Amino acid sequence: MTAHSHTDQPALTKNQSLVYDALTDAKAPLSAYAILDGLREHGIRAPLQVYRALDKLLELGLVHRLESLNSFVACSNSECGARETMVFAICVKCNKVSELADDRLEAHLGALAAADHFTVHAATVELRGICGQCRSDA
Amino acid sequence: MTAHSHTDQPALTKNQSLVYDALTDAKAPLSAYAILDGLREHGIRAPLQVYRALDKLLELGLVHRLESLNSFVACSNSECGARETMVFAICVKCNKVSELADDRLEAHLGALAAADHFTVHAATVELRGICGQCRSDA
DNA sequence: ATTGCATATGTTATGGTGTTACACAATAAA
DNA sequence: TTTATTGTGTAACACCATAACATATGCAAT
Ligand SMILES: [Zn+2]
Ligand SMILES: [Zn+2]
Ligand SMILES: [Zn+2]
Ligand SMILES: [Zn+2]
Repeated sequence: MTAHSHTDQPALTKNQSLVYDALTDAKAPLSAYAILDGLREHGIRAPLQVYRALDKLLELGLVHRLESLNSFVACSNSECGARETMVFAICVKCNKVSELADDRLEAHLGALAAADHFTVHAATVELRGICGQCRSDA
Repeated sequence: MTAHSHTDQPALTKNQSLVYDALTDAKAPLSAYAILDGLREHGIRAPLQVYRALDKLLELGLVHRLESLNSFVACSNSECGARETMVFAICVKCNKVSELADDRLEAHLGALAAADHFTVHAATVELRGICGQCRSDA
């Protein structure tokens, strides 16, 4: 598996920028169709225009897909490029997502899998719970 | 979050048994629609019949949903009832899934989240890679 | 037995998510 | 200019999941 660096990215195309900006402006994960709806006034009319932009942004490591939500977020952790496995903490109350890094998690999961003779290529780790802000408010 | 025991389950209904048996017989995760197709000869005709059975089986802890595949597997680990977080190792070559338990993983993820003032209620951990059998075959 | 309640079922229609196929445009080598 | 690569636009389709409504079944408590 290859870790990607966020430096020296090629300039994004128009559609890619529109989608990326939509995600960076959002305070919560967006589905592809939510992105589509938000960009209709900017000329985006079909799902494929969004999905193609997302594919590229995912490949560049600029956005991530949250499997448990069928949604996407902009990368928000500078350590992300140096790691293979990031953890997403999803608040069920306000829908905010924190992208967390952990030095030992990858080794931990790799060792667990190795005990079953399994070689890990990629990991999805998504936590559901309550964020600090929402816990304070409660 | 509540851990469930697999003992003393209520008897499954007809549809629940059909769906559960389909999953236990399968060698790989099944989508709801794949289950539906396999059960048409047994009188299952609509997606809801499958989804309702799956909801109950999920609640009983007899099956699990794999978020990254939009698919379902029968529980295959006896330690599952005693834990909140299980790990699914999905072979990208043969599609087999191993359900792994780890005593320390839950604490590990909890601590990582706590550093961000996040309280974990549930975790999704899905690994993609190559199983031992497929590695031997290669 | 009758009533009442909770759970399960059957069916239709609808909505949300993601891809295939094909045509065309822009960009960058060669 | 020719060629190859990448990006774009559109329509149609396939897959995943739920809403709404009607009916049936099992199991109390009277
Ligand atoms: Zn990231
Ligand atoms: Zn929150
Ligand atoms: Zn299990
Ligand atoms: Zn395999």
